[in-house]
Amino acid sequence: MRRHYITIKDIARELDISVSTVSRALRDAYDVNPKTREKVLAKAMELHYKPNFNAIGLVQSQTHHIGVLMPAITNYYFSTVFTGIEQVANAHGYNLIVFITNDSAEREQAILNDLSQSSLDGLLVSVSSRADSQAHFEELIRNGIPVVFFDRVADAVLTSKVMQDDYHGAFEATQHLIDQGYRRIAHLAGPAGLTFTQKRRKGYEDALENSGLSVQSDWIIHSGFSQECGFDDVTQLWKLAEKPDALFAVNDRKAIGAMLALKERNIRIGKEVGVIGFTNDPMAQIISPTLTTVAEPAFDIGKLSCELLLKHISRKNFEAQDVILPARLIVRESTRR
Amino acid sequence: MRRHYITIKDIARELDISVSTVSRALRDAYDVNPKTREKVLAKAMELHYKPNFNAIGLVQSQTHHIGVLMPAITNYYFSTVFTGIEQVANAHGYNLIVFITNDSAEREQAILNDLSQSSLDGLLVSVSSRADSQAHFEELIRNGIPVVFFDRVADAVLTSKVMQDDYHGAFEATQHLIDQGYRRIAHLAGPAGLTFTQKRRKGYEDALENSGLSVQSDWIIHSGFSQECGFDDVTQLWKLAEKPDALFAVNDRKAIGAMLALKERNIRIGKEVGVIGFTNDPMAQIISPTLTTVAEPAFDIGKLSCELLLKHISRKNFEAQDVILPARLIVRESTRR
DNA sequence: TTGCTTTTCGGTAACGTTCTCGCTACTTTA
DNA sequence: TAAAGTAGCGAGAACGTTACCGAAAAGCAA
Repeated sequence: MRRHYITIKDIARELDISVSTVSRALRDAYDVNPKTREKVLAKAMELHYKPNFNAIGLVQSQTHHIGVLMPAITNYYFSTVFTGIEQVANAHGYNLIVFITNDSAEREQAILNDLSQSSLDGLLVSVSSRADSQAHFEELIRNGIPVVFFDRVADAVLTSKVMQDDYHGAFEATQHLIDQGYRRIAHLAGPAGLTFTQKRRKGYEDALENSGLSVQSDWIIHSGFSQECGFDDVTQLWKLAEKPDALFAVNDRKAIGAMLALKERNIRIGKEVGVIGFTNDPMAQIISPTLTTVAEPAFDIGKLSCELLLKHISRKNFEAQDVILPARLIVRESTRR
Repeated sequence: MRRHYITIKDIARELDISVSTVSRALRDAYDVNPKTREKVLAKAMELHYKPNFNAIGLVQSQTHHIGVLMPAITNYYFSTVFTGIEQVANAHGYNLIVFITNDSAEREQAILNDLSQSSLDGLLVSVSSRADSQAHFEELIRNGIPVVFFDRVADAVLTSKVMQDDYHGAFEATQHLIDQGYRRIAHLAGPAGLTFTQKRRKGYEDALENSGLSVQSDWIIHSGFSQECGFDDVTQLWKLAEKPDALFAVNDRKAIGAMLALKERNIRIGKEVGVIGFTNDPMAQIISPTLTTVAEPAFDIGKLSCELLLKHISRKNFEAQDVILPARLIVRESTRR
């Protein structure tokens, strides 16, 4: 198990200088002779020296590791956010440690519990649907590990949060349906506990009321995010006496599930029933008819979250701030009459 | 920057015993009194003690970190493989550090170059299209960091590799097209340098020859993996005097791009031109007509790769082995006449 | 030359663990 | 009862690096 690597001691011995000098030369401190530094650098290259991050981390009590805790990575949104995170983390010399909760509350708690404060400089989080891990996050922050939330935020925790404009996105989506002449608009909502499902629902309800349309509770169904959920929601809605003539889904996968259910009933999407999603998953352009949606700036959310986290890491007492990025309506065939 | 955490010294002092005993109690070594251990465990819980992985890693020269190096994570295949990896890594107490190359040779080299042997116990790799990083991998292995390849393997490096049965999958796909009566079968191949594009091409060619059909070089186009590439390939093919009546694409995204191009030309997919992909991306079931494809066992590839790597890590001199998982033909509408 | 500042370097303690060795006190064996 | 074994614990070194402090060497002004 034990391996021996090249250390700064080896370099020091070969050059007949002290480890202190080698150490300083390597991270070019001011008080080292340029010539000495050259020699050290050359020797380090020659011996294929690589720093030992455990030792550095131990003495500096920092690791250059950032944790990323998310419900999943197998979907467009999260994988794109992650790519954004990766880009800035990498540019700043930070490594990413990924934790996937599979949207399980137990899993999230377990991960947070095992999390040693010594292994992470900061944490980026999108919470799972049900877990209340607030205490865990607060303990981390208290111990000096900054936490930044993205997308699925824990409202009560006092720290920075990055999200898209869920309320206005939902408002615009609903308004668009109204503008297209749809009047009986249902909402396929997400899990009730999540902040953004509440915001999107509020945007939907406000848009309806703003146009003098009433909010009907049996046209609002809360369920999961999957395609199957969307399918099932339509099945449920179509048992109603008065059926909707438009659907606003909390995300694209669900909208697509709904479309498949409508297709099965030979309902002409767009003409008879309008459908609109949220995310702008590439699938939205693949399905036929193409899906109108509200585009989320996933990549930028990742970038910004990571940048904010890095600020929290470098400057302690960096003030927590909420960032809300605009969401953009993209009109396609599924809402064209 | 400096933070103070609870250490085993704190526990030792409070309990008035030595750090050695606390250390042994915590990782339940055999030579510690059960009563002492209980006291230590209770105190550790009370003080919210969390081990310092830098210190442990330093003394044991291992980190419990596994690196995952991939071209991308924003697609079905890689994100699913990753989920498989995550599952077994987590079950064994290993953390995952993710590196995304964006299929850039420079990026891959840079990452490999920065990679300190001290920060990783092992590495899981899917190489980028063009980079020849063979020397880097061999240096890692020589330094005692096991490497396991998945999907996009570096043939020349002597270590374990996990992949799907590209050859037979491609053979079966092509055979299926032939069975359906298509005769002028083109192949939208991947980047030429990759092992699996060569295998899939070989499977395609052998199936043709096996049925007495000739291989036409202008019906084989090598390009990237994106949807746009598939679209462009069709554009190029349809300039030919003799146009194909079926397309075998190296992956689903490319097949979908091709379908879009065919749709633009009002060509009836299936009836006039058959299309088959590779992967079984969820999109294949969303697009219309639904896409026939060869399903890759992405999740299992992730699981197995990680399990193999763990074996390499724990038992040194564990013999390298190649694992080839079966690929499965899934017939849908795009090849139905 | 003397005295002072600046540059450059070395010695040593720390960081939080594990590991190896050895010691004590108790138990077993003959 | 003596010898031998065993259970339980502690002391101290080690892992590779940085941080801190002080000292030597070099430069400079008078």
